[in-house]
Amino acid sequence: MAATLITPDQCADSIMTVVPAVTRFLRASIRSHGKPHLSLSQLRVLYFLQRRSQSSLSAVADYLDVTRPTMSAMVDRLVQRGLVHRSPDPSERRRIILSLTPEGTATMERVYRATQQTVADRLEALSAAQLNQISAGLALLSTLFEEPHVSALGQAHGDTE
Amino acid sequence: MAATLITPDQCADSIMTVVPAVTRFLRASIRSHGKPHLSLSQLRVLYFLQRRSQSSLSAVADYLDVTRPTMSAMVDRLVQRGLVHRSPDPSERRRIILSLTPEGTATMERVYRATQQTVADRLEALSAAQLNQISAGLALLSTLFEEPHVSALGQAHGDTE
DNA sequence: GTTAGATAGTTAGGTGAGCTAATAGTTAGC
DNA sequence: GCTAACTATTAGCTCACCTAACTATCTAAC
Repeated sequence: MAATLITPDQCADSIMTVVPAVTRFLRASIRSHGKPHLSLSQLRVLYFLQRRSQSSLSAVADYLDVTRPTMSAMVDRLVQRGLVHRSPDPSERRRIILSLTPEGTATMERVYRATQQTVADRLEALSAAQLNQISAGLALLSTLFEEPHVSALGQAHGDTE
Repeated sequence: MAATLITPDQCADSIMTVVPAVTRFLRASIRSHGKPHLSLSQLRVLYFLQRRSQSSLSAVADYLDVTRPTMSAMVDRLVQRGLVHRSPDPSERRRIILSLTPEGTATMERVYRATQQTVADRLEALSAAQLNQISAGLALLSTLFEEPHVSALGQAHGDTE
């Protein structure tokens, strides 16, 4: 409708404005739903671990694009809360294997679904065409800005094809 | 075309995946361009102050959707770096007036433009139609997830020259 | 006018995400 | 066997967030 000609600069401008706003919304949603408060980053770690269980710390760090020390500290907190389990890898003894505890799985699913629902509630107001418009835009952004190896997360929402 | 039927849940899923990825990209871009390193949040504060100069601390906090103590600490850092100036409001003596210093304006514009350019570079690969698709999606997200008062930032991308 | 309530900003104290640099242990290459 | 590369951790830092509590100021009500 208002789709006049857009320059990359203007589009970049929009990205820089909208993305932080949505980030704040996501953070607030997660906070309001988690009884043991999860951060957005923690949720992403748990979400990743659910589908790539037995990952090494480095693998998770690479996927989420943070340094290993950062991930090490994050895992510390998650282990301390009983959501993640660290175990040694027998074949590679410098590596650790990360996996979700049952509680970690439950917490992750609960918070993820609740957050997803909060976001979906906002989207309810839209028409199917508008939903598709958002979805198409996000898909493009995904190809442009996601780290290549992160695409597994991006693909993961499409098992209903 | 590839726009099959999308459920709100799937769309929410995409949002939760893509938005953090783009956030990371923005953060990395800003970091790489600022000589005095600015954070994404700091850039947003400076960006806002440029077009709403003489704002009070609360006004900025409300716009960026953070608490006053958080904004107070952020302003502390920006003042310490000589980018922002705190002055008393003569008519309301409990209020402070925030404004960019010349250096603050210069730093903001440099970092903002460089970041915008980095983002725009990625967007160059797209067709006009794809650009419009992203733009349209972002516009919708903006109406859904931005705080009402923040819309001024969203409108603001067309005033250079 | 004084007193009660709201409002603006700060301070104190905490959690968590992020970084770099340096370290210990492990594996692999030569 | 020695070195080089890799995995994870520790230490030390900055910054973005939060809540609770405090000061100062303004407003309104009595």
